[in-house]
Amino acid sequence: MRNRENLIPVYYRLAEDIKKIIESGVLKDGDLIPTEAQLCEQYAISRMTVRQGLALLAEAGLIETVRGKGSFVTRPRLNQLVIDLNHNATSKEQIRYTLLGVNLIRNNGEFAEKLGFTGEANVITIKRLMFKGNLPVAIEEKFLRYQKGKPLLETQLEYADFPEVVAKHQESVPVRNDMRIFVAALSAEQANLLAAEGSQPALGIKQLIYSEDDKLLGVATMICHKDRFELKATSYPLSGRL
Amino acid sequence: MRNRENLIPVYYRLAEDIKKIIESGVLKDGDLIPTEAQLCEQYAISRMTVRQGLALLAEAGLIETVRGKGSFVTRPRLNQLVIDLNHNATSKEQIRYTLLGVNLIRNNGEFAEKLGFTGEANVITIKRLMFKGNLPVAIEEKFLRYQKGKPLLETQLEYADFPEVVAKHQESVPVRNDMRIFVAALSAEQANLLAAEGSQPALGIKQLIYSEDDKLLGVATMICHKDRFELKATSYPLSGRL
DNA sequence: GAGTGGTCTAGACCACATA
DNA sequence: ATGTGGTCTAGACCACTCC
Repeated sequence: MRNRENLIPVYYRLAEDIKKIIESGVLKDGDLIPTEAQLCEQYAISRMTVRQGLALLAEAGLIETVRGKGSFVTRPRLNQLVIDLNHNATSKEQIRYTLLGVNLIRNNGEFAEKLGFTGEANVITIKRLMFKGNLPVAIEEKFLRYQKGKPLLETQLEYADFPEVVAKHQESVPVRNDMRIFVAALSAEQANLLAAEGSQPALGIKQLIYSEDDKLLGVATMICHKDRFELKATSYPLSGRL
Repeated sequence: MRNRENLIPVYYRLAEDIKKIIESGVLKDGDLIPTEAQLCEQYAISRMTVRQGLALLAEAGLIETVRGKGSFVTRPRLNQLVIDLNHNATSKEQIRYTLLGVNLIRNNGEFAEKLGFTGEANVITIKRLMFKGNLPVAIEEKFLRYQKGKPLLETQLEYADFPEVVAKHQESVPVRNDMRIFVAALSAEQANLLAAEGSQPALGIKQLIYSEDDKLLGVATMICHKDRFELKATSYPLSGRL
């Protein structure tokens, strides 16, 4: 049953066929698609191959399969949106950074505690300014536990994204990133750095990086010029493979 | 080879085992995990079962498989964060809405054009106020093409999320939701509705809903009180099944 | 040529839902 | 009791990578 003239796998064709039927509106939210046995017959393929196709559709959020009942059409989860920080940072215009400072805050339990680092007194801070072209657009501040014998390389400071920096400097493996997005006021110093009026607000982004055992590994904050930066999110990436 | 005493499938156990090895740091970013043949032997299971387990890990972003080479450990994509609008709206405190108005803007091409609705002159607008407890937190405005014979039910206006409202009122199936997040200024009217000072900024969220053929189906904007609303996103949901 | 993952088969038994 | 999806087998051939 393997395709010859066309190189795409059978299970992929099946998934695309059903996807088109759903997106054309013939099958609506809640409808049952043909059973696996029926699809085996229709396409003259074995059941595992059918299931591979349905798995694609389920992953894309187009169907939901229920044991003993069948596979139901579901509206794609458009209320789940993905923010891709890499893409947000590298769109269109040239991005560059200037390093404002790297510090090791030693034996300051209060400082560490305030950030959320429990049982740790030594914290590395990294501060840099992000530019689009020649305009300053955001102030980044990063905080991570100081780990002896794991030096931070300058290239990591300049270019790497934050989870990568954390991964490189920690023994623990970062597995979760929680983000808050909010409106922030600019301090005089921040306004100066961003070449903005002191009275204007900014977009604030705070990231918390955790390990599997929920230990806080790193904190990152971005204060973004309100007219030069905006976050984009989209529902699309999830079904990108179909 | 099916498990007896414990009910969880073999492929799932395999995936969990490898996940633990990765998260413990024994296998690092870029390392090869055992080949499928080796895993077949180790677990004394068939290859399709091994592949089902590896598929779980790949979906969670913990490994990447390359044909002819093997499966490599990858750091989880912590730079891809998911905003769950349903969850953001239904966390902790009681959320309720008051409907401020529903209008049908007829034969106003300029109005439709400005929103991005091409070739359409009739637009439905829905405006409502969101409360947490007794505090107004956000003003929602929604715009969608008017479709004859597809009435909007009041229950839909009050409770449903926007993509659902669009799906119910349109022939076309909504398949993509693009979102922008930004800092907005409050108009006098908006400040009044939110019981806020007129000079203060707000968090703005704009959603654009598209069909498969990239036709704009709906637009939603939220203007959120800066101290009473914040967006949360997390990297975790993707690997939630493991 | 040897080793790897990608696709596919033709069965089997099981758990669950429905009537 | 029947029909559904969930798990699993023991093979097979293919495409690709690397030596």
